[in-house]
Amino acid sequence: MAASILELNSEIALKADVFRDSPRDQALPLIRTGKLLKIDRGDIVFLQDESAHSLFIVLDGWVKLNRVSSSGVESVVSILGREELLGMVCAMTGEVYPTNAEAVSDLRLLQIEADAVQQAMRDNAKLCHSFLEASVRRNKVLVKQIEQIKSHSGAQRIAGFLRGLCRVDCGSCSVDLPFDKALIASWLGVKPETLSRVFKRLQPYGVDVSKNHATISSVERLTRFIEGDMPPARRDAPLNTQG
Amino acid sequence: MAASILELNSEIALKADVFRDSPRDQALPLIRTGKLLKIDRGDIVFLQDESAHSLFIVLDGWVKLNRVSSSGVESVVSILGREELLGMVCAMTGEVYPTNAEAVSDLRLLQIEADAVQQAMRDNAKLCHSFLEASVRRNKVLVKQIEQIKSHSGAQRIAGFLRGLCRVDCGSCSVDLPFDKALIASWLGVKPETLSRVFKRLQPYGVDVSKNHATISSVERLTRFIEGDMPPARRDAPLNTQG
DNA sequence: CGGGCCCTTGACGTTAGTCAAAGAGCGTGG
DNA sequence: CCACGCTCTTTGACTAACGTCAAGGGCCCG
Repeated sequence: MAASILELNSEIALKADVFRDSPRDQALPLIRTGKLLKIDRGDIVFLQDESAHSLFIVLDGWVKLNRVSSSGVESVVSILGREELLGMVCAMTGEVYPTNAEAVSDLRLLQIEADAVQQAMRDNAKLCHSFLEASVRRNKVLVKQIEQIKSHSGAQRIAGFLRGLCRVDCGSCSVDLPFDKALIASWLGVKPETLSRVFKRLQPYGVDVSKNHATISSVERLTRFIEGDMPPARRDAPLNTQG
Repeated sequence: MAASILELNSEIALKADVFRDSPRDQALPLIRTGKLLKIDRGDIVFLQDESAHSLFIVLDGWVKLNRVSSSGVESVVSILGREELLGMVCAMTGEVYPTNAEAVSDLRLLQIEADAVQQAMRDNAKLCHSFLEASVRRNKVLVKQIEQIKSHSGAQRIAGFLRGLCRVDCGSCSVDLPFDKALIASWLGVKPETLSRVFKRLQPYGVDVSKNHATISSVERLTRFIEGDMPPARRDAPLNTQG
């Protein structure tokens, strides 16, 4: 049963968040209006404040959403992978994109015109409701992220990121970092140097990161660290005692 | 033309964000199903993770939305005033509230049952679309807030808050702080002590805060500060030289 | 006048950013 | 196969930003 490329892509797209509660026969026609895009690492998908002409579904690869403040500082708002949506909600209502989107790996996207999205929503109240739900979910993610930044230290956020990669709640676990460390740092709102130092500080908690691979010997211990049981970083007792 | 209390409240509610693009005759019946609530300062409107039974519109006063992390640290996600909505999107889709809501002043709220909201949305595609748009707008506010926290220093955020209070883009301006300083600090993600010190550091930029009143002698100068033209805080040259 | 509350101030510690330099991996071309 | 340059990452020393703790100060209200 060799499905066509188009069908394969449609299947991936169907799994996306927005369509989670939409009947398949309503979502699929919309998805089929989409065009396949291949984008190279480093290329821009869209720019902040550009009018939202399309919605994109990530078929493969990673995209970062970032904003550049007036003083030129970049901050990464989120990083999206397979089955996730870009410009989701903006395209629905014909607004401008609130962020830039840049490919951080080679990328395959499904591009769906905003007009088609809006048309589908008008024709179909259920779809509109699904979009609303997706938007609400995204909202929650953002609220949580704000809480994260405000009430956790950099080290805690980094540990939280690692825990999020684990597919288990307890015991040990071994995972690949999904993208390079500079990007992880930027996402978590710290500098690469800090990320590197924190990884080292997590060693006594059973965390070992080398290259793009992390081993967590006890997810519970990591969780305890995140929840604030965190002895201050001691400079007077360096890890490397032979100096 | 002495309108009834109910009518007055409905008029306030109609100005709320969600109804901005809804025809009056669609929004008003929904609003009229609402009940008036009076809440004292310090009381809780709803709790984080509580199932979202109602949507609230602020008629008067201030509510803070906060989250408490597992380690007990509070972070204020936003502060809402007149004509703003609480639990907006959650109630639309029957989820749980992502935050606590606490009255930070005496408060008058209009409470609309989630069932009524959902019923209205089913009956009325246009209303559903309005909610979607409101949710998208809120999304953008959150994204901006994340950018703010990640790429601006505490001092810059505080200055930004002050500028936001000004009703003008240039020239001088005099405003009242809308709530007490501890709450402002918490909203901006800094400690009250830091807020206090930053206010002092802003004096050379023409900002003067005393009690709950602020005078900005030049909004442009303040803007320049926000955008990063910020000499480092000098400890060796205290403002108060007579010590 | 005394107590409580909110805010300010000072001294000090911790956290994270900056700058500079050195490693580590990796593809290319000789 | 190795040297080269490239990029990503790590490390160290230093600094700035912010939090913590503790002690006042002003203000309101009984």
